[in-house]
Amino acid sequence: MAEGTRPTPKTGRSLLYLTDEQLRRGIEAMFFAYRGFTADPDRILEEHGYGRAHHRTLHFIHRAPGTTVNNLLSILGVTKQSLNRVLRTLITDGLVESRVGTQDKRERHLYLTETGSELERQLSDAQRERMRAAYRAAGPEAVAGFRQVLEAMMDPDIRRHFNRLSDGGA
Amino acid sequence: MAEGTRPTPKTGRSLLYLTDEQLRRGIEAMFFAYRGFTADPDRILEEHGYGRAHHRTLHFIHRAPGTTVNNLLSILGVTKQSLNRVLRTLITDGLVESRVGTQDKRERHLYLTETGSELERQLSDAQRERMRAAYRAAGPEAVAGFRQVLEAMMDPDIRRHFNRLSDGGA
DNA sequence: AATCTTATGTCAGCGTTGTTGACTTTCCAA
DNA sequence: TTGGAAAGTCAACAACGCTGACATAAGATT
Repeated sequence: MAEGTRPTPKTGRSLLYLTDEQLRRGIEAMFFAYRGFTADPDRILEEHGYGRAHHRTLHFIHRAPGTTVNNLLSILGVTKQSLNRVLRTLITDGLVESRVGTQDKRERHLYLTETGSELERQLSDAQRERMRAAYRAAGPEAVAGFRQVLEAMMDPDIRRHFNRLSDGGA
Repeated sequence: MAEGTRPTPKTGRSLLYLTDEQLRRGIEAMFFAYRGFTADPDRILEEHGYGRAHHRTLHFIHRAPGTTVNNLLSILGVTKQSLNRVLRTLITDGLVESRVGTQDKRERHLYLTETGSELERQLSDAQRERMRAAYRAAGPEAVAGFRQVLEAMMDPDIRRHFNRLSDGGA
């Protein structure tokens, strides 16, 4: 893992796409693309005095209405204190509603209000538009490859989450 | 841009990959994959008391030794105050060397020291390993698509940066 | 020579968002 | 009834963005 520069691979089949140089390009592409990916929502969030954490929270509550705080925690991968701060402002501002669980009254089930749905839609419209343009420019086969590489890059636990979410929403 | 749910496209050719649902999956994939993408370097950085900003700085100085502060600023897209804070700690800790320009003495040219190169290598080895595994799992064609979509997702200015960097390092 | 501009560095202060630690309340379940 | 899980809160801190203000050096222009 630290043997320095890797020359042209010795394998028969072309493994050019696995050279350090190609990998470095992929890394930089990921870095720059993520900036574009978040740029549009960031602008909208700024107008409302919110940050990316608020966006993520709205997104996943929209995705799974009625989800519990604990569930949200494991998806977002942050501490409850961190999530709670964001969640509190969203509840105070009337974008998210927290309902005590009927079966387990310790749990809080989270829902977007009208206002919350409105902002979520604004944010996801902007982000989807960027994604749509990229998808259209690259074409369906590129998109399939894009998805495959991204999925392979996730941590296994997260990949399970991801696939569970994808199945649920299909 | 706010017309609600988008049903099956009416076009003859399959544009299934452009449905809101597919786009949402792409968005979530991007989010989760970026977490994986940064996870390994983050662990290493933590041991040294550094953060992602330090990683990015080391990366781009490694990429373009002798680069100026201003150039770095435009690549990283942060303010000089923000970069300066990071750069100062790296210089103080002996990972980066700052040399006054020979032609234009206002400029500072930045270089990695031995120690700086060592950490940079550690970080990029870890990140490349993750990227390599993902590339290998997905295959060359998927990788090509991955790169195409990422590039299309960047802001145009950034894309120019990216292509300039890629050309220089080829 | 005087002035404008550019490149850089620095200080102070602030905001978002992550962290740990400690503590409380509620309430299911053994 | 007691243990522990779920949720919430308070305090403190760190990383890393930001703005504004100011200083210095030096190239560029008038």
